[in-house]
Amino acid sequence: MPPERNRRRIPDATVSRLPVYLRILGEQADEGVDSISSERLAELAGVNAAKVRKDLSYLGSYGTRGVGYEVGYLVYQIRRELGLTHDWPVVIVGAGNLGQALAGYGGFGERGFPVAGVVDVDPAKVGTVLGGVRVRHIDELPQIVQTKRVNIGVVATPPHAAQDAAERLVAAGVTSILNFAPVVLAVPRAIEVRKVDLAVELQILSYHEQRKASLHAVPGAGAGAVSRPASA
Amino acid sequence: MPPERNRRRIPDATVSRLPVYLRILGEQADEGVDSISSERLAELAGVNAAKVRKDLSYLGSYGTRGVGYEVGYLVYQIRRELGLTHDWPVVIVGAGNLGQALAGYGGFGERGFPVAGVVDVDPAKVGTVLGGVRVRHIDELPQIVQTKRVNIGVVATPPHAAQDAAERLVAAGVTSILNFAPVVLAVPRAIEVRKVDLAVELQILSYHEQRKASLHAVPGAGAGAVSRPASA
DNA sequence: CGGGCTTTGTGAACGTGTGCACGAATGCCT
DNA sequence: AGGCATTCGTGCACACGTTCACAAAGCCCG
Ligand SMILES: NC(=O)c1ccc[n+]([C@@H]2O[C@H](COP(=O)([O-])OP(=O)(O)OC[C@H]3O[C@@H](n4cnc5c(N)ncnc54)[C@H](O)[C@@H]3O)[C@@H](O)[C@H]2O)c1
Ligand SMILES: NC(=O)c1ccc[n+]([C@@H]2O[C@H](COP(=O)([O-])OP(=O)(O)OC[C@H]3O[C@@H](n4cnc5c(N)ncnc54)[C@H](O)[C@@H]3O)[C@@H](O)[C@H]2O)c1
Repeated sequence: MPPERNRRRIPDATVSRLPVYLRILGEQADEGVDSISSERLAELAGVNAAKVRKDLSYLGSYGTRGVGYEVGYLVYQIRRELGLTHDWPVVIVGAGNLGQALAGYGGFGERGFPVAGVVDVDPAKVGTVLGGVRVRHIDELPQIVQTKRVNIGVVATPPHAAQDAAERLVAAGVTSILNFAPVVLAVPRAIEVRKVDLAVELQILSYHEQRKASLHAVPGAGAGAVSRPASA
Repeated sequence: MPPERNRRRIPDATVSRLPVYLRILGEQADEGVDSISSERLAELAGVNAAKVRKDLSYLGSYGTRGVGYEVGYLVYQIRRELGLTHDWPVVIVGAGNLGQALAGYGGFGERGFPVAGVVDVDPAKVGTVLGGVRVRHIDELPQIVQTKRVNIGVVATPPHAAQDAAERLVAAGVTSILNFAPVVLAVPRAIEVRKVDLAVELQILSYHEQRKASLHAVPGAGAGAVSRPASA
């Protein structure tokens, strides 16, 4: 019997890939595949095979040499490690454009993240129904979080309200936040925050586009262009 | 004239932080701040001050020792490096739940990414108007990309259609893709792809929640059944 | 039953990213 | 003018992540 239980801490980079493997393995299982090699999984996930093996090795030695991994068992182990053995209800703060799209999207419930509630400050929004859930006033947040045992909150408010939304979530007892507002949230150290910022993604793409463009550009054209800070 | 013009390659990690600095600097400028230290910028961005300085040093030596950075000038330099000196029109494929939210969101146009078009296969969607843009049939994609000089495409179709959408985008001449479908896209090497997968984000949060829960759990409980994480 | 083929699991090398610590440059004050 | 306080820019060490390469472990077949 190994002395180490779950002392193993899984590297962040690996944690962020496990969901991808999980989805692929689920698809393979649906197609009747019950054994898969690291090579094949790597191909489907768009990564290096050695990386797949190393990632999976953090879960334990669940492969069979010369054969590969048993799909069903691997799915089980990854789900277990990611804490997906039970549902994690989420609460969405902000029933605007984005909040509505999220609430109306069935994909989360399917994957174990049912929408336990949607809240908003706008009285015009309160009472409307999104994806089968009635929008409630934000003052009811603590009650929703407590009764539905919510650990994960989603911030989908305008930027200026995001910090407030986060603080309310934390006060209500939420310990993980997914933030869609383009703002850096200040929260207690114990709270896990992940940010999804579409503008940032587009700007990163812009960087690469600009880079490609400047390779084709005239190599001589240079520093003459700008010297003074013009106002933006 | 310096022999190396833009030889400097900026590390990926830095590129992904520059947009954050840029937004903060813009806000500071709006508040009338015209000089900022790495310390302060770091605080606002939620990162280490040395990291800020190192990041900015890739752009050149634009700070003044003992003083800090001139906000307006820094904004200009970052915009320049990210290729934000002109607009990058984007085309959205898929006018569903998410595509509508994206098209209706004014934030992109403001930040230099105007929606040049939205396309869909569904005849029922074609002709409707989203955020001031009429939805067009996907067959018109090449024409839109060419006439509007679109380099960046957004995939907002269901998963099973995402690869097709990506291929059409590439065929039409797009060279960067922002993918919202939970699928690994296969594209030519030269095409830049960034993925936004909300389910992955939630699963990462789930991992951390599960981890917190298992710390409070009985330390002796071994490899038996899955211990049930009670409420927090 | 042994040899050969396949594929895992992992040590080691390499590359990338982070953060400290400190010299260097600059502005301000006396 | 000189000294002092501040803040940048960066060398360096360390941590983290990726990839290669290969022995070990298993299966299959003759
Ligand atoms: N819509 C998009 O496609 C999109 C894309 C990228 C980023 N975002 C970001 O997502 C966030 C939401 O975008 P949106 O388009 O849904 O905005 P929105 O204005 O449509 O909706 C925001 C909602 O939040 C509510 N709200 C305001 N203050 C609140 C508070 N203190 N507590 C609770 N609710 C509050 C408003 O009443 C409104 O219903 C914004 O930060 C935006 O920058 C949106
Ligand atoms: N809605 C959300 O909040 C949300 C959240 C996370 C992820 N996603 C992902 O974003 C994607 C879109 O989600 P959605 O909720 O908007 O789905 P949706 O079903 O509402 O919309 C998809 C749209 O794509 C169109 N379409 C289908 N095949 C197409 C093709 N080959 N070419 C062009 N258009 C095509 C459909 O006609 C439809 O209008 C999905 O992959 C989903 O998993 C959505």
